Amino acid sequence: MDAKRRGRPRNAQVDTAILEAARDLMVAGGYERMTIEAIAANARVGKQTVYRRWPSKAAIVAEAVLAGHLGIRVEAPPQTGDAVADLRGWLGQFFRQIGEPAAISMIRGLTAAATDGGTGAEKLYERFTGPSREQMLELLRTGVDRGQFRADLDIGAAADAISGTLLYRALIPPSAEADTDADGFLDLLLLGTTPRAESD
Amino acid sequence: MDAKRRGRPRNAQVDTAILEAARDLMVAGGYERMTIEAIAANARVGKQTVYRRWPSKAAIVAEAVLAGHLGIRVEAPPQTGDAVADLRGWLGQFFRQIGEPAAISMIRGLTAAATDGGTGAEKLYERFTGPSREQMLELLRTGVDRGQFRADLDIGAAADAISGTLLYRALIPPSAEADTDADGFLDLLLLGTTPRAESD
Amino acid sequence: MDAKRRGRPRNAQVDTAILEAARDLMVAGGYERMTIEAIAANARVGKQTVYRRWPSKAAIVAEAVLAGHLGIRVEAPPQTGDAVADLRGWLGQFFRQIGEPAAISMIRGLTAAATDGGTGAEKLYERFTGPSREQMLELLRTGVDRGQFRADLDIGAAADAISGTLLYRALIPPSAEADTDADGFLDLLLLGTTPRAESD
Amino acid sequence: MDAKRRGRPRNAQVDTAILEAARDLMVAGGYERMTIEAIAANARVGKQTVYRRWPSKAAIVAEAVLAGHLGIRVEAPPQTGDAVADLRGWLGQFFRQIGEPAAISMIRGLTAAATDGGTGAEKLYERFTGPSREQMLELLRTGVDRGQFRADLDIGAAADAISGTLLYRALIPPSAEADTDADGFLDLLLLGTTPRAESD
DNA sequence: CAATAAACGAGACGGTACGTCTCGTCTTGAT
DNA sequence: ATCAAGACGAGACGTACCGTCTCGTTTATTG
Repeated sequence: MDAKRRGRPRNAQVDTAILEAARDLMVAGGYERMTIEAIAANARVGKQTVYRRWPSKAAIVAEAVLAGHLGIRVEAPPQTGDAVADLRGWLGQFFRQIGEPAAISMIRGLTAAATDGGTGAEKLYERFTGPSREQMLELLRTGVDRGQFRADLDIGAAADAISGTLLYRALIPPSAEADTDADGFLDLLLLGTTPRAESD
Repeated sequence: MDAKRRGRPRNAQVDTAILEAARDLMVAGGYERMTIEAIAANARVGKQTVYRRWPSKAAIVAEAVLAGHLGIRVEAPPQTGDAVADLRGWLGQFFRQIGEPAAISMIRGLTAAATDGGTGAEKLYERFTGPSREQMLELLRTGVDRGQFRADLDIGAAADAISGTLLYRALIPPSAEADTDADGFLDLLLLGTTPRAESD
Repeated sequence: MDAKRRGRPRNAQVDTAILEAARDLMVAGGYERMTIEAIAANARVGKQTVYRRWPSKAAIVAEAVLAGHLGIRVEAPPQTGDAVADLRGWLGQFFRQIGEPAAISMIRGLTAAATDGGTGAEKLYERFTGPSREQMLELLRTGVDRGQFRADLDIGAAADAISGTLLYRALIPPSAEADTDADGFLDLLLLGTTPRAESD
Repeated sequence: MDAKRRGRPRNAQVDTAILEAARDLMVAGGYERMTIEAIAANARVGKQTVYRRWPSKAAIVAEAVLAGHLGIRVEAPPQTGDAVADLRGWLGQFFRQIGEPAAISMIRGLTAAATDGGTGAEKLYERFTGPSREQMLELLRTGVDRGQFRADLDIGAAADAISGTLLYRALIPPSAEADTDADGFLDLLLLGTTPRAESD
């Protein structure tokens, strides 16, 4: 079966060097300004060595994020049993990261990579957004099961709203007066916009 | 004072030709693959003529959107007095447009333009996202005033959640099983995730 | 007719700069070591500007030779009426040039260009070797007409022998003990190898 | 002394495979277009295996010629005692070979190898051109000794003229109307260009 | 027989150069 | 002053080879 790989084996340190070079350039100048030429040079690696591993800039960025080289850390939600508390903790984690420039560059880069045409978007969704979404759905499902969330809650819609809001907050320029914090969004998410009988 | 402009006057048809060429290329290949060189060639226009009008690809895209050449139409919310109905109508309008490929290309292009570094992001926010947000805030404020929405509603957070969710829905690839529709999102937005006393 | 060329006209100084850069690099390192990248850099010119003018290294070398930038000067034979004297003068001129390093590099470069495959060889022959051969044939024809050369002389064969010998002398490495000088070759050419009745 | 070489011995079939691959590529695309990478691939051999045997493309070509894999066969001149007949036979042999495409490729390749800079030229001259020249000189010397050639003949010049003319005939493109045949050149060589007393 | 050692096919590696594409600017003649 | 055209310096693109360096395997000789 799986015939033994022939030829000189790849050097794993080279992968790391490339991803770290990509991270540095991404943080320094953003996705657009980052070139594969510069990545190779900074990693002290031949260009071919980069192309041998990843087919495009978008793929490198995706890998850099998933390998944790690029700032953001998506921890699985705590799963304490209290879905509301777990959600609060998770959202707080995200909002805190969104405040850091490195994480911002990363998210913008990912978004640029996802929107730069080609089939990159699907790959990125599968590897990055998809899993996050699954974790969110799981958390929401738990909440519904335990009665903390409405039984007729559209958990897909809720997951989209969470992902979308976080993305939006990361993308808008800092100059824009968008003062949403984790608590404001959590409050909206939990209670909705309409008045409640007992909340008056 | 304002001395009559001398020399050959600009040809307004040229503006149109450029924006239409940009639209075609955007729809055909996306923001990344669209080049200023190709825009000029397709519009049968010199490159200088493009640069004389807009400083960057991002600016052309923004103009194309605002001039209505690129699919999406952001009508002001109806303002019937019933904020919930207005919101439903507005969201429905957006979700319907998100189903059309041309509108998708446009939103992706705008997002790419906003994330491609430089100072383009602020400009785009000011010209495109900002005004939309203002309309949303106005609608929400009306709802609060009329008692349809909670008095302590964080309308900034709500506006962000709406913008973000719509953006997210436009960006994720069609292959992803994202089944949110306008009603699902509206339901979440109005009622929140937690159970209500009277809804039991 | 020949409609006026539109757009910015080509800058003739750029042609010169490129050819001079090519000459310098050719003399410095030979045809193989000369790269188009280096030519462009030394001429302080974009690569595209080079490619806009010539399709290949071989073409640049050919042009450099013909434009007189590359050492060798092929003067038309004197045509004094005395074909033997003219031939002696012409051969002497060549043998003298072959002694100079710059001319050697040039001839080797031309030969490399001619042998590097593609259609370059025909072009080079047409523009460089062919005209020289015509001049030689003319000189020989004159000699035959005036009775200085045999009436049944195969002037094509003689022209080939002259060109070939000169080429060979230029190509063989200096270390090789090839001591032919202009007089030795001229003597052979005029008298042949076999003894003559009156020459004893 | 010369201790028996340890380790796995070299496989002589590999040498052959490499030289044959080189020949095929040379004939197919010429010296410039032939790459060591392709030679190794066509010979189904690792690149290192090629480099273990020859230091450069020029060396491979030289070996291919000398090993007889590349078309041309330089037989020693017949030495019948009649120098003129021997010379005629030898030239005829060369001119016949020059008509064959494989021999042409070979000569062009050798010339390219000799002119491609480096120290390859001397090596090639020593191994290929030098010996041929020696054979020619021997033949000419015999002719002088037997009185068939002039006593004051510059045999070095004659050898150069012969080599040069043959080389030139091989290098010029087939399109060029070079109609020299062995007889025309032999006639020129033997009799020279000037009229003879008894030939009038 | 086991150890040693070179050769072998394969292919990764850091580089250089290729020829093409796009950028944003500049320069022409013609409106 | 604007227009279409297109040259210009710059530099990134993705590919092809260079010559070197590992790998695991094979095939001899040596101990």
